[in-house]
Amino acid sequence: MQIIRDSLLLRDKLMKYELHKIFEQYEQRPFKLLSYEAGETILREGAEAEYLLYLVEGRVKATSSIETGKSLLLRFNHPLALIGDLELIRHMPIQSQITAVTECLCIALPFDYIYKNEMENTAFLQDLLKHLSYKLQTITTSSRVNLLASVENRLASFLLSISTPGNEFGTELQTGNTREIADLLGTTHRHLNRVIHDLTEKGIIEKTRHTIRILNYEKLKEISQGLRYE
Amino acid sequence: MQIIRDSLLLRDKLMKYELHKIFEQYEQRPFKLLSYEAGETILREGAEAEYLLYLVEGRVKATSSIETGKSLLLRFNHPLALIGDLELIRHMPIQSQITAVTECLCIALPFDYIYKNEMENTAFLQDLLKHLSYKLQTITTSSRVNLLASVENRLASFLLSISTPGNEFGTELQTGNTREIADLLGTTHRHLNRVIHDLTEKGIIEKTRHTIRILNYEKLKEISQGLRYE
DNA sequence: TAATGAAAAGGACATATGTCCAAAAAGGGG
DNA sequence: CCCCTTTTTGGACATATGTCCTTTTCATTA
Repeated sequence: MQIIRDSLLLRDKLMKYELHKIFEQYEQRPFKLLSYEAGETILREGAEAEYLLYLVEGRVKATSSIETGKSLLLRFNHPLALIGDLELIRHMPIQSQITAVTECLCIALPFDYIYKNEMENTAFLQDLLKHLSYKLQTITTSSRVNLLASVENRLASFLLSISTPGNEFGTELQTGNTREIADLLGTTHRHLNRVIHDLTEKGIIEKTRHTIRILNYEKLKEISQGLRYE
Repeated sequence: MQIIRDSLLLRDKLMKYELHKIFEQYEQRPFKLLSYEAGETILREGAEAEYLLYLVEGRVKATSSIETGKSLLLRFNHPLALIGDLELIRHMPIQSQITAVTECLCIALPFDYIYKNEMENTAFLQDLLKHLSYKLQTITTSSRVNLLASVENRLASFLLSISTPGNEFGTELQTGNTREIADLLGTTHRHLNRVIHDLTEKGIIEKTRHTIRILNYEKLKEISQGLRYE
């Protein structure tokens, strides 16, 4: 994590996402601009959160661990997303581990400061409500779908989620090792292997050691059945 | 649904759940006290919500339909729960069908009124935030567990959820028909039947035509693996 | 280049769950 | 009381997924 001291960039981002409407006289607030490299942990599950983060650039994934070594994928987040909102309101340790998938930029505001100065800011509270209710709605949908979705459905959705919109077709996706994917999807590497094999046979994807290439984007979309990790 | 014109009871409930701290001079607000019979639909999925409801007595279940005739159980709610909060914030049709499980009492406040008069009430907004974040947290947990829980786990949890705390032991649970339970749990009646058969063989439950009796509460708890529908 | 260890692939078999269907049981109305 | 419908129960078999291993592939380094 690196602190970016660039008040021009900060201002830009605040404007772009209309945060200046929520925080009047934003110059007076202790905002910090933080950057994270791809793969870096932004919030560690179980730790205490200290900042509310507005994700303004990049993509993060939220995971949650179940047993030693296993971490389940909850969702991907894109700008403008709020990180740490639940912890801010519920005063509890970090519930889901947040990891940068690509290089990320966040605007941070300390919890302390918020408790002291923003809890009467109705624009801020209303904005929080919007974010929380959006999350609630999407996770309700995905919880429902999760119950009925097969590993094939989930893998398809996962691949679509990590593909870059715009050049999905034939994109090489860096996938790390298959065990990790299996954990994220809540299955075993053995079974994931079977499913990957099937999709490869059907000509929908192509797998090399560390990458997966999507060959048939439409078909994959169909298989994902509307389940989205983002 | 019946409107209860009993300002004393209304006052009682407002005090009991400390809503008078959120709504100062509560006497001046257009609160309505509504009662619903067991089994009655409180919010119909897809319709427009008009009131924010505070559940102050009884128990409700939230379900969501997937295909014609199938409705999946999302959760049970107890007082003090908020109904319609997501719809209030997101301005959308009702997302999950709410049905009274037992006789229920709700305090209702019209959306119109809220939009005009309460969106600057920080106590109200903060309370909404607490409720929403609580829901978000619990559904995140259950979404995670859902992915990994077997039908046996879910049935156990379901039975515990509908048993009345206090006299769980040997309680007869009115269960309606098995197909409905199967739908709620997201499985088939054939498989549910198998699972019920197993649990009966193990002496954990006892089933007659319309009721299920819990014989071994502890064992059932163990099987439910911490998955809770409430 | 050969040795070695990690990750991937996959065989064999078990369990969980779904599909399709038929038989049995329970109610309900004539 | 009997016929008819609905619900329950469960057989037979298929598919999805998990478990346990062994083999294969790949990368790395001695």
